[in-house]
Amino acid sequence: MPELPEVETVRRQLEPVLAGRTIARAEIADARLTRPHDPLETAVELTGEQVEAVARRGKYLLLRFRSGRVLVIHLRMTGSLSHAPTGALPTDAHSRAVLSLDDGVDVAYRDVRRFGTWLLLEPDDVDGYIDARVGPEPLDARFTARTLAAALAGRRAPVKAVLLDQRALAGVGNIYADEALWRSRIHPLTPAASLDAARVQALHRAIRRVLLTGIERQGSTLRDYRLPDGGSGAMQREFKVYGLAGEPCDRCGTPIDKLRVAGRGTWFCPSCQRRSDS
DNA sequence: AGGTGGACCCGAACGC
DNA sequence: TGCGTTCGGGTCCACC
Repeated sequence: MPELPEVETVRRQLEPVLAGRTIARAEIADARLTRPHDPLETAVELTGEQVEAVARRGKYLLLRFRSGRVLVIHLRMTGSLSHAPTGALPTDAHSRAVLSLDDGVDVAYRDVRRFGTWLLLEPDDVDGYIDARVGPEPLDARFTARTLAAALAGRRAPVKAVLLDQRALAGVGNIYADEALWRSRIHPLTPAASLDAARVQALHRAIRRVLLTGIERQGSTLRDYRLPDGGSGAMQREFKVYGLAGEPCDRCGTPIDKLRVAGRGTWFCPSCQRRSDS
């Protein structure tokens, strides 16, 4: 379930491993990963590219090459990356690709459910691709309560559905959406446009707070998800509502309730998070 | 045109 | 025990 904090944690761990390195060899074992492009062709194109930086936009991980080309990686739900000296990577039935670097390090991509994608873009295509899919970065200083208000304006959809809309704001997924709504005491089904300025303000603060805490904790690691260095994050210990149906609310003790919003499991406190529009 | 729900995957958890 | 069913989650796409 990598969302912004998880992807940012991956970025921070991979940057020192990849920056300045040249890809000596690329092996892509799963044709789904580069669909509709031929994985062999993508592997050939990657070979010889030198990494300039590892960046992130929303949940997209961007390997920027000196050539100006960019490998756009999306982990979707079960994608993960790891690194180890050549030959030291454990055999893994779910390994989908390996990049061998010129300093004897391998970077492996694993993905149990095979939803993740690798897309190699030419320099001129990068901004268009990203901007068509991803809105403002919530941790950017330019992301103000006013920016959020503009994203919510005119939207009749439940506020949670808008938070999950990557074009409204980038990087929030199911976990951080529920956590931010709990913090700001907003019911997930509240029509987005009906939130008054004070609630938008509270939601703005809550979004930034939960994302920053997530990054501090190196994201959440559920099940067997692992960070590139083999470690795990601790954000799951900070959850106030996500996955906690029946547990007492941290603020008021009322059992956390669960419903379905925008097709997603949605946890909230029925007492603290009242609908304000009805 | 904005909103909604299914498809894509596959392992885990659950039900009988 | 063993089998079948349900669930989840990000994004795209068809449909209302």
